[in-house]
Amino acid sequence: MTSARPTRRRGAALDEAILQATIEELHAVGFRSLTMDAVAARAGTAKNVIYRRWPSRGALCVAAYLRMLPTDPEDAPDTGSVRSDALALLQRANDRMSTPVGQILRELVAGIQGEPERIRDLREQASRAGVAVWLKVLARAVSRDEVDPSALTPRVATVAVDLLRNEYSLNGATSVPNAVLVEIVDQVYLPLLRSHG
Amino acid sequence: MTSARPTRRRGAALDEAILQATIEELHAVGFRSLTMDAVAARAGTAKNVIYRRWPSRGALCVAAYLRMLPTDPEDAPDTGSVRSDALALLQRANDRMSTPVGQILRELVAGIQGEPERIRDLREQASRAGVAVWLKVLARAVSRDEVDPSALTPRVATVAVDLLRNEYSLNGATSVPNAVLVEIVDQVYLPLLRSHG
DNA sequence: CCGAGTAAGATACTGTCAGTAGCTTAAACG
DNA sequence: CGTTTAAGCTACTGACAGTATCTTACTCGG
Repeated sequence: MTSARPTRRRGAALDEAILQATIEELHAVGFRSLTMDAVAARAGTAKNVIYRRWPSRGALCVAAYLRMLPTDPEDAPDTGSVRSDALALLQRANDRMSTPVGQILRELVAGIQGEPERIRDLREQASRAGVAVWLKVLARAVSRDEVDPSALTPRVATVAVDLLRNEYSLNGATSVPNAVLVEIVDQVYLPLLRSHG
Repeated sequence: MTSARPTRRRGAALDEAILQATIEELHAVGFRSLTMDAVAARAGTAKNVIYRRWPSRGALCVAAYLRMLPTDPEDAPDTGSVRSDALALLQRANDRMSTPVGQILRELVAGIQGEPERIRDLREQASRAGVAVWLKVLARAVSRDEVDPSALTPRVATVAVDLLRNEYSLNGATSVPNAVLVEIVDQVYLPLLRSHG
């Protein structure tokens, strides 16, 4: 790919090519093993060109990661009961986290400690949308009189997925079994909701 | 320290000196910035001597970290109500996590991804005792008829501290404000316990 | 159409650090 | 007292982030 490039790319086009190469490289080897040389080679450019645009390996990879996320807001499940709605959301989250992309996110979070700038970049995207979906599911449950309005706080709404995230941070890499999701919902989330009101 | 050592240390004595030097170095610069050269220098020995004992930087630091933890089982608070017991435990956990040692633990967890061996070493210690304390507090609450026995499961018992851990994994380094602890207890933990029974 | 400025591209370098290798020498042990 | 083991020393390798320098292509204003 390095050979025989017709024209010399500039500006946004080059930005794009580098981010694309970074995404491919992240998928191929993950963040931990990603090297700037490899990205430069894949993009058919040189390292210093990359450093003119992003200050560090972490910054580049966070930018690339954010670029690979779906931009359209996710739809909240509407199955008719909080239990199955919550389970559906939790399973979706679990699927995402056990995906290669989920793995990349965890490597990224682990790897950019000490770059608070990057952490902020990541966090604002990471699950701001997530809160909304849970609140939406709860709002419907409230309108069904399944749940008391006092449960409509971010803290309460996201308890289930917060606990799931905790499982991942303890266990490292592997996927969380479905039984654990059910446990979280039946032993914690539903009892908690029931007690509100 | 390297100069004028009377005798050449061997076996357990040398192990001990290296671990001690590692602990000091962890306190001084943290895991991320800890170098094997620095440990060797501080211990007054050579790098290959260390590598004869521990296979990697991660392994050495995990061993040193485990060595610096208190070994005596922690006492469960007994204030007369679940609320203040839980708050006390949560504050204690928060204090520990915002300590330099807590910071070291987080750097360690972040840094040894990809060494599952080490993760296992860490995890078995990390909070096995923690579960017991929460169960103990809950058991007392049960005997006071504050809480139903069905809440006496690890999953339910540790919800509060699991949520706290989640705060840390999102926020990176800083300490969690007390208001958040109170929120976790009052909005989540107590309602959850109340609903059991 | 042309010349100045800008940024891409190529290459080579620095500095840091994990982990390794080989030798010398002190000490433990029979 | 001689053999074996491991400590201590020094130097090396290889990987990689980040930097510097120079050449060369493209852009754009005039």
